[in-house]
Amino acid sequence: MKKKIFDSIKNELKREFVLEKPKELSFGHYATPVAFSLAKEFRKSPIKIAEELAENFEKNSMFEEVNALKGYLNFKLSDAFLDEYTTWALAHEDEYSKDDNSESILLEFVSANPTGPLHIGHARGAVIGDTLCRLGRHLGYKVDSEYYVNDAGNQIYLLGLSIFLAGQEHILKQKVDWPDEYYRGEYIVDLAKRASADFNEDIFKDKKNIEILSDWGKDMMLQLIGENLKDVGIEFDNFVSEKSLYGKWNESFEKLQKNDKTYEKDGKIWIRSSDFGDEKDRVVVRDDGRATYLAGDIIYHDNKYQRDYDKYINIWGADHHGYIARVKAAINFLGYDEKRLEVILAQMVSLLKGGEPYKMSKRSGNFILMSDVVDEIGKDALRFIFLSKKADTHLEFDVDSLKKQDSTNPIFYINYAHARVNQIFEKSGKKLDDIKDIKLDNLSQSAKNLLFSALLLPEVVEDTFTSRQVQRLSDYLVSLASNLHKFYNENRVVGSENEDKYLKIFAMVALSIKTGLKLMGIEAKNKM
RNA sequence: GUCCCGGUAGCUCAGCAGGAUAGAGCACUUGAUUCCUAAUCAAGAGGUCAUGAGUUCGAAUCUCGUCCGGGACACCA
Repeated sequence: MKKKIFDSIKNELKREFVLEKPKELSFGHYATPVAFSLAKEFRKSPIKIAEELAENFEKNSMFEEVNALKGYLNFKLSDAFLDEYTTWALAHEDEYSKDDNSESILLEFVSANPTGPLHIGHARGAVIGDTLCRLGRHLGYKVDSEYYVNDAGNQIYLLGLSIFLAGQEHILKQKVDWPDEYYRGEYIVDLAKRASADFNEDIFKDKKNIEILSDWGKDMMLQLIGENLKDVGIEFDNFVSEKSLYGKWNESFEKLQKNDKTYEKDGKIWIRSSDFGDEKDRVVVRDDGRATYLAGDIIYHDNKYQRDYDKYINIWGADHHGYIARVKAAINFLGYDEKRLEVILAQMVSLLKGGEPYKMSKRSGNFILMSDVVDEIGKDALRFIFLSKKADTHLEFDVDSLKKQDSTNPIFYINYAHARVNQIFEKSGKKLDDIKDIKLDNLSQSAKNLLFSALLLPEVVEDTFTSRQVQRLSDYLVSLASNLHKFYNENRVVGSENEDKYLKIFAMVALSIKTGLKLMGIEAKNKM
């Protein structure tokens, strides 16, 4: 809708301008401050310029009114235009708010170590990533979602060791000297029990079996993580194993070497990341020949760029921010355009329960499981809370307050609006087909405002995705629901002379809510 | 010490490619059910937009400094 309007105005003004929302809807549906920027050029007051522009603006059927106010040029859309668009949308539910972008995007997110279940911090990146994926696809982008599995390195050994020791303690009933670093938490004991059943308890007798337990434990954890994700409606297109890429190290290394971006010192191989914005050079191969984590990421990004997407988006935890510079440096050194990689950092999540702060630490086993929170407040509320705040602010919320299934829970409020529309249709005994071709004319101001707010979904979706600001969609849905509730309270629908018109507007509101929620991974409810 | 994110109503947060009178939800006060679900709505109260300066027609928004909070600064992943 906005695009059409933009083009139409541009056609008339014949110059660049900014199209925005007026402060108040009563001014108009859209507005432009273009007169302010013209003031200098024409050496006239913006107020005068706006008046002249408004006067000379050639009307078409799209606009009911074009007026000037305090230097702004305001546009009011006509009933006929809104009606035409609504009729089309209701008849083409599947196409509504879609777009035809064609860029390909590789979206990597979660990528949590397969050494334990997902905790609440992972959930934020997971939900945001999944939603961007849904939004992108809706807008026509070719989005592939990917999970990078860190299945090599010390943490996998530690997982095996932890299971091994837990087996000695809980199955073999031996006294165990726990090292400084190991994975705590009940799930390790559960894994030991499971291992004792899958293999047998002898596996805990020989240290040589730690490696077997590492590999087995990693697979079990991946499976568990997959279930955790599925429980909040997330499925990945690809899982890429760090270990499986190690064979390609020589290939990536040769590229770096050819560009003279590595060197040897103290028996180690370093990458010249300080040449490209990093604080200092980094070790990629240790003196004992083992690759570092960064080496793994270099191979992985080489692999990503070989697959040739137009854009790469990584969603990382905020604790990875120092890592961006070195990965971008490596990408550049490999001969690729590092600007095609965009990193979104998801800030910390602090969880409260009854006002008491929780502290999370994966190592200690003292973290809050995502699945526990899902059990408490449900997947929809969890998704909504993460989607209602922008990614780069620290988020604090109290589990207890989200447990409530009442008006303090915004997802409830939105669903109620959707259910309300459904309810009214039932009461009226009419179906969508009965009213979708009704002509919307002579609408009251409030009816027109409601319809207009419902029709904003496409531009909100577009804006939400391109800005990667997921909270814009949820904010919009709350305000749309609010508009519906308000209208409902002020106007009788069933049995009124405007029944059919109002039903059509309500159907449009419901369609926008349903579509918006779906993009957030939430199913709209028809009954509360 | 360096880097990243933040500081807006009592609380949780929007707004920030400069623009019209700074918003929402929660909490608080008051009111609205003979009538489509009151799981809702309306009204009220609540602000030196951390702070100082700069940029200009115009700053919560951009620039610089200061203060406060959180995080990161591995040959761990």
